[in-house]
Formats: sequence, C-alpha cells, structure tokens
Amino acid sequence: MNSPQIDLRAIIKQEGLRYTQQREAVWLELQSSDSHRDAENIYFALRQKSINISRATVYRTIEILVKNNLVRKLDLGDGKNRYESKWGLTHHDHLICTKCGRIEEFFHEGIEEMQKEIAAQYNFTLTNHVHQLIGLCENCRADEA
Amino acid sequence: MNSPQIDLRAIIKQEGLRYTQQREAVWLELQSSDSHRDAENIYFALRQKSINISRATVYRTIEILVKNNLVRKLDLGDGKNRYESKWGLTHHDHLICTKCGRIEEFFHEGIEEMQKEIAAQYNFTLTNHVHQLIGLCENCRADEA
DNA sequence: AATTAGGTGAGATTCAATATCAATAAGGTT
DNA sequence: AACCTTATTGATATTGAATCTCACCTAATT
Repeated sequence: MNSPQIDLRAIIKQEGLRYTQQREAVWLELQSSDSHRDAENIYFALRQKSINISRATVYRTIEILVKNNLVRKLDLGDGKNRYESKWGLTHHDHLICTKCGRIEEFFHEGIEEMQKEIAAQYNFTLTNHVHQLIGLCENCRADEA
Repeated sequence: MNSPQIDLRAIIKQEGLRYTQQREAVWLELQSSDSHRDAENIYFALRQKSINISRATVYRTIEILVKNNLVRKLDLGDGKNRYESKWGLTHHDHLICTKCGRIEEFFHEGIEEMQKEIAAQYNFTLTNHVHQLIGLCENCRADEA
C-alpha cells in the first residue's frame, strides 16, 4: 500500500521548508521503531543516540510529518499523544488493555465501510476516525479470576 | 433502557460515601443539560446558580459518577474531557466536525456487534470503546468550496 | 564566503487535571 | 439538640504534556 522508500527531503522542500538534521532524525526514529511512541520517548531515544535536539523541535517536526500524512497521531486516552509512521504499516485501529497497557492492532473491512455509510448519512465528509476497543487482555483477564 | 429516576443518595451511601450538596449539584447539572460538557463548564454553571463548589470537587464528583456508571467520560480529542449523563440517553458514538466543532451522535448496531466479535477474536474482555468519525459537517463542507 | 530567512534550543508559559492540608460539614451517637 | 468522628471541601500549589518566545544558529542560494 505504501511505497517502501520515502524521500523526506523532497517532501520537506516541496513544503518550502528546510531539510535539517533534526527533521531527518525524528523521521528515522519513527521509522526504526515500534508504533505508539510518545514525544518524550522519541526525544530521549534521539538524545541517547547523541543527536542534538530539543523537545520543542520534536513536537514541531512531528507536526510537519502529521500534516504531510507521513505519521499518524494517536490519542490513546492516557493524556499524551502517540505517534506512528504510516509507512510500512497498513491502516488499523487499536485494542487497549486498561490493566497492563498492552496494545493490539485490528482492522475490520466491514466497520470501515459502515463508517463511510454513517458519514454519508449525516452529510459528513470523513477525514479521519478514532476507534479503540478498551478492556482486559487475555493475561489480565486471567489475573482477575 | 435506563430507569427514569436515579436515587443518587442510595448509590453514594452504598459506596460508603457521604451525600453532599456539591455531589447532588454536579449530578443535577449533568442531568439538566446538553451532553458533551467539560469540567470548567459545569463548574461555572454551578457558580452562576450561586452554588458553592470548587473545581477540585467538580472533578472529584465526576470521578465518582463515572466509576458508578452514571456518567460517561468522553475524550473528543480537544485536550479536555467531556462528560454526559448516561441516564435518559441511549448508547451512541460521535461524529465531530473539525471546523465548527459540531457534534452529532450516531449508533450502529452492526458496528456494536462487530466490536464484540473482534474483542472475542483477540481474547479481550470488552469494557468500553471509543469511536469517533472525524471530518467536516454539511455546512463546513459547503464553505470549503 | 557572504547573506538571509527559516530553524533550533533553553526556558518560560499555558492549561487541564491532580495533590495538599487546614477548615468544614455529614450523619450517626448520646 | 448538642456532640463527635471522620469524610469532604476549597484555596492553592503542583504536575505534566504541549506550546510559545526570542536570541542564536544553520541550510541553501548567490
């Protein structure tokens, strides 16, 4: 679904922005890792790698990536936004365990279709959706017993 | 689906808590009004009615109501939680216009069922879900043209 | 290499939500 | 009805994510 290689430099330039080390670093960090990362996490990961960057720049860069549809911003309900690269990933939504924080990904074609129908019914132009199934995962359910 | 009259006093007592003016006031305020209200909104509405209450108590009381399944907490993605009484309302999810903030409610039996199927498939015990369709409403879509 | 306008970083600021703790009031007891 | 015990409240401080500010820096063109 997504091309295997993204020319971030070209996209950044096309936006009339400058291609900086920091912007490249944030993008690479998001590529190289698990999904569902928060800004602080990305910030520390880069510092650990001796890359000079500030929190402000992490946030600013993510915003650019999100606007250009390269990164998805997730609000998983724990008070901080999470981010995941859209490249190499197909669309999915999330199951979240409230006990251990485990996150699983799901996709359901039927639900995707029904969302479109509902939007049409209400004369909404759909640009996005948030869909999370919240509960207890297999392990935590067992612990409850 | 929900009983028309809730005995909040009984529920509060059953929890081993005290039935205070402030707790009653927050509950009545949530009953009497539109959905999707934030804490600040409830706080000011009560002050306007010359009810002595603090922000802290508003938050604390809402927490009790949520825990007892009397109120639903909504995260509509704008940085502050919203609340709505569950009584007198049937279950629904939301369509949100990103331009004017308009909120519509929808319910789709098929989606509700599929959510259960997905949870079962992943061995999750479903306790809750978040489902929002985000886009432009009829009016705002027209403005874009 | 010089220029210049966009980008960055350290720290201040914002804002929702929570924590602290002395003062207050609910509600059972006498 | 006054009393007591303890949960509750309110004013304020605090937290934490995210944004803003502005002097300094650097990408990129000439």
